[in-house]
Amino acid sequence: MNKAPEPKRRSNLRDVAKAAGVSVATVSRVLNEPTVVKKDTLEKVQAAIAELKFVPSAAARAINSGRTRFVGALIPTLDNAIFARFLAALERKLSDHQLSLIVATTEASPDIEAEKAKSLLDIGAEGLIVTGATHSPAFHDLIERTMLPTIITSFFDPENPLPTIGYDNAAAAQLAMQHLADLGHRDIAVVHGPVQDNDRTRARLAGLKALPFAGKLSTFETEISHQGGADVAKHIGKLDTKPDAILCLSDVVALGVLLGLQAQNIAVPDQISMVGVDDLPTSAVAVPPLTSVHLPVSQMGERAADALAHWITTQQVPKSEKLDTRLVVRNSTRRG
Amino acid sequence: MNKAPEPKRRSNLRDVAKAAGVSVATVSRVLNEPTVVKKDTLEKVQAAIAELKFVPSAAARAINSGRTRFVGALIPTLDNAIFARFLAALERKLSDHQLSLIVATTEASPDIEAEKAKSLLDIGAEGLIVTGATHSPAFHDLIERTMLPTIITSFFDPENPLPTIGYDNAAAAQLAMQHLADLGHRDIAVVHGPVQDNDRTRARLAGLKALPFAGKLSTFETEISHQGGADVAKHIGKLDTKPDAILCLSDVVALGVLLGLQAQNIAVPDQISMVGVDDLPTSAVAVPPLTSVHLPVSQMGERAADALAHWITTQQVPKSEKLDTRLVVRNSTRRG
DNA sequence: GAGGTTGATGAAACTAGTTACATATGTCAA
DNA sequence: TTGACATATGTAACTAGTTTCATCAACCTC
Repeated sequence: MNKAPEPKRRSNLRDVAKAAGVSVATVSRVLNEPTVVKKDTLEKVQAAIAELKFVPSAAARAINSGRTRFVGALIPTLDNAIFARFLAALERKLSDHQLSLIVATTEASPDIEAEKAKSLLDIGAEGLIVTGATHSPAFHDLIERTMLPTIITSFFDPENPLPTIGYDNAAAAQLAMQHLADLGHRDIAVVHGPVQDNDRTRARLAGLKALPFAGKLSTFETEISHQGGADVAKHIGKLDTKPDAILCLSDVVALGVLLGLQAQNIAVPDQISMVGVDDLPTSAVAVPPLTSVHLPVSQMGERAADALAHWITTQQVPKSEKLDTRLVVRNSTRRG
Repeated sequence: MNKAPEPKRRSNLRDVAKAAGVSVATVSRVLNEPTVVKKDTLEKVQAAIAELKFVPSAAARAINSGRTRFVGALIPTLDNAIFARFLAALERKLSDHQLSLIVATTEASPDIEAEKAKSLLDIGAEGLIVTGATHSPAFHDLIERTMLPTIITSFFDPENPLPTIGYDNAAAAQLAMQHLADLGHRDIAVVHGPVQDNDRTRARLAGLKALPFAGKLSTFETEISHQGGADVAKHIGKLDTKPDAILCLSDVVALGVLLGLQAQNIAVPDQISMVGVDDLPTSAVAVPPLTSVHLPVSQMGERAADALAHWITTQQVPKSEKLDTRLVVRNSTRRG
């Protein structure tokens, strides 16, 4: 009637086996293929498991199967709804493949990215989802050494040694630009996030510059946040000759610009037309509703999840996938 | 000169030991306490490690140390910036404790939460951060059986068997309400997210009802999104007698309401005063800038990370912590 | 030169599971 | 009654690391 002298240690398979009067193999069978165990043995073992509050060790499982059942996603920030939407879809689809997702934010720094990738690997990630194709040498080295299944998203490039699942950023930006040009706008301001270490933004800007356009094109770099957009709007509002259209390479920035213009009583689209890129749900609610280029981030999350899961289970490198973007015209633009 | 016949298998400690002509113990030492190894042995082993592209198995490590070095966070959604901000702080601070974070979203469903908690445990999470104090029986059962360190956030309740690190939701809502009452508003509409399975919202509503208030109080439940807020605004705009103030229990909803009112040319604060709860950065950029009750979510993330890390390492259950909220007055309210 | 201490390394046990193989029953047909 | 086979279970090897303890050489001291 004296209680157990060791109140701390977690019980293991051997403890359960002893308590149930069976071998460890039988306990393992109860856990993994209960159908092959005789009914009363099964019950005996299950009773012992309950009694000892036995919870199998994930690590010991993993060491045998070689599988940890989780992958990592490296994204610049959680503070932009576009990534939240991507992650939601990614996580949902991964769980169909019995994979969990570790989210690590890189603050858009390649060094932090490499560091976090390392620590994801250290704790046993079976694969990685990363944003964009530009990474630090340390990162590439790590991926190459470990041959870790790694998929690049938000960026399509069939030439990349790693599979890319994303859209054509240059084309997406061009879609927005062409719309403004078609409406007759000839003085366009482009507002974008940091170019440093961001190949998506760079690709979008390059796309714009590659487009034949007979007019004035000015660019403004700012932080990707509503505040960042509002700051640029304030600056633009003070300009002697204001642009007749503003193209924002991110909807978050566009919303900020919109609010910033509104605070100065500059009417959109009457005085200035506006287009964004991302097509966040909020853009449809903005006043006026924001015309934007839709990026299929939910679909991207799903395709990336499937591709990564497939890669992990079959060891076959998946193909790159190009997802379509399209312009969603609302009421923030008008003929200029 | 013939290349290795087995191109697949990952090399392990024994392979490295053999290649370097040392024992496995020495290789292990090179990995964990390189200072005790003689210099040329060290170099020999490191060369072998590089040669074989050896990456230690996380699972094998974990099985010995009993540590997986990651914890899980269960949050309702990534689609609300308030959680993104919390997670950013949580992740940052956890990494100071050498802990990684797995984010799992529950879609505000206790069943999904219990399921995800189970799978986090299955893959070896050392601790859990959850949102709110209300959970499914399956969840409580799991936590109790495994004695997994689990911290409740966004909710302060010193009586809870699990430690809570959060704020007083009732008081936060009262802060907003009192502000409106002090300004002389007597017809207040309260807009809030789903009450079902959300004890934070329920606590806030209960706080409002507990406040002595001589006036009319109506409530509107909607989805927590800009769209959800805009929907309610449209409804309110059609009312014959409109409220003279709107209190939103979440800033995301408040922003949506603000946009929705603006779309109907209802002026804030001239026709209707508005207050929110959360104090998101965007609220300061809104037009007009939104008065809101600040919730210290970044601080909450940090305190939760510290508490959980401490719990895991010392096995001592941390104390609950109450964090302060405060009203941030901007320009969306005026004397009614 | 014997004894003590330190430094470097190895052998083997240990972590907690899974699994290949062996063994012991039981059932059934020839 | 015996061989064939299925069913249920146990033994022991295996996964990939860490860690304890033992060994051995080198150096210092008396």
